[in-house]
Amino acid sequence: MNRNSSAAEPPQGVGAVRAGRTPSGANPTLSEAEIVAAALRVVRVDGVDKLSMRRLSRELGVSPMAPYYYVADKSELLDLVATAALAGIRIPEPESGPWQVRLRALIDQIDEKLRKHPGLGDVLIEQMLKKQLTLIDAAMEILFDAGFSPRNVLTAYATIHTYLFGRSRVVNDNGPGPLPQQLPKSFARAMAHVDDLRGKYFYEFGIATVIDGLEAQLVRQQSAK
Amino acid sequence: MNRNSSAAEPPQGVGAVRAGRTPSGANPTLSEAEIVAAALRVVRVDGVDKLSMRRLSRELGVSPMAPYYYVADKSELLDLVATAALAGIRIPEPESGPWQVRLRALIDQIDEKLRKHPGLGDVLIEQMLKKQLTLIDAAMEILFDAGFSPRNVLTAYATIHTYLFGRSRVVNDNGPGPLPQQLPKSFARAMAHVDDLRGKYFYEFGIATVIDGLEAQLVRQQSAK
DNA sequence: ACCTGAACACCGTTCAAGT
DNA sequence: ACCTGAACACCGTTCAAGT
Repeated sequence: MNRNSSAAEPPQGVGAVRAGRTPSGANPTLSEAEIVAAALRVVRVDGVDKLSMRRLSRELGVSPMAPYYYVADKSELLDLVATAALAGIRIPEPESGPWQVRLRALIDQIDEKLRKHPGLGDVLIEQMLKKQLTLIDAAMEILFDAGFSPRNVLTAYATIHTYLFGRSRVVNDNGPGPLPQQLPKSFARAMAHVDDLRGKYFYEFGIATVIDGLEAQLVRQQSAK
Repeated sequence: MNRNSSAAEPPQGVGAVRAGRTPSGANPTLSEAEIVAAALRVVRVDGVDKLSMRRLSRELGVSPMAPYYYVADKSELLDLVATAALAGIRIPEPESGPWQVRLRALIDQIDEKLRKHPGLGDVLIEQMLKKQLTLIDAAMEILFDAGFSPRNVLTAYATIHTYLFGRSRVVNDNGPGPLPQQLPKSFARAMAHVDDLRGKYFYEFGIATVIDGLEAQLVRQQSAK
């Protein structure tokens, strides 16, 4: 129904160029980089849940199976997308401040990427201990510096991870919506501030809750020893 | 390939029973209750992501469109499933203790239901402010009692909600897995305790982090006024 | 080496039809 | 009133084939 995307037509008859790049801008062959770029485009515009192998192939102007030459399956594609989306995050230097500050600096950057890539949290929350090891390691190093025991470093990281990547799913697009019947009392009182959930206030509150909570666990750990 | 499920064959020729229930156990007609029960069976055994309208119809031994006579679409089915799965939660009495204790009592019950219904957190995390109003209201009332401002009641609830329903997705089934290359330093140190993530320790730590963190926000709120 | 095309086993859902 | 059957527009993926 829609027009085809503005990408070039399947570039097979442009000339007798055997391999490599064409003189013009048209792509003679795909590449992993192009595939990831196209996937990221879809994710940024329509969100991860709209990214399908078939949609990706349309975006690239190739047949549905073409991307499979470069990626084994969809889950590998999502791994590549996640890695690309999280690229450019700078790990705070150890001297840049106390652990709480360094942790926030790291979390803030991740959250920024998540905002730009709707639904990405969903991808990242599951794979957790399999991918993005460098990033996770950086967070864990901060927690070690804070004084957490190895066991609590893992658990504390999992707590952060759960909150950070789950956050994006809460109260996303769905507008106010026709709320049914008359609302329960406390619910109605609180709901006067729904708009706060979309903005920075909820973010600040939530992250502060987690970090302050972690501080409390650190104190408990030390007074238990 | 598989055998058909052990449910009765499509019960059309059992007798000339016009309507209502048959003398035997076979169902002459469907009902919302039966549909929800079948859906819950699928969820408990295989998880929410295996629950499809078609799988549900197979489970019931009817044609794929039959359930649509009782539920408008899949999202309505999921709402019914979520409500049924959360049934039986007892809201702690106001006199049963301080807010932290009452909140935990509520959260513990919800988490128990979530454990029995894999993937249900995913359903609940999105609908948040549209369904389960009574449960949400109960949580919010506790937060009001604690002394949170209306705005912070909503934000605090959202923080709990995010963590509680996101928790189930982290480190679920995927076994140890063939971890690649050699691991980064802090990561490797912490990973010696992976097994803790599946057990009660992670739950205790995480919930304590959130509640202690909320306490800290309450103090901040009061000292800011 | 790189891509296409047909096919399979799935989805959710609409719509007309059967009893 | 309650259910079926065919059909449509989607998925991910396998497998054989084309250049």
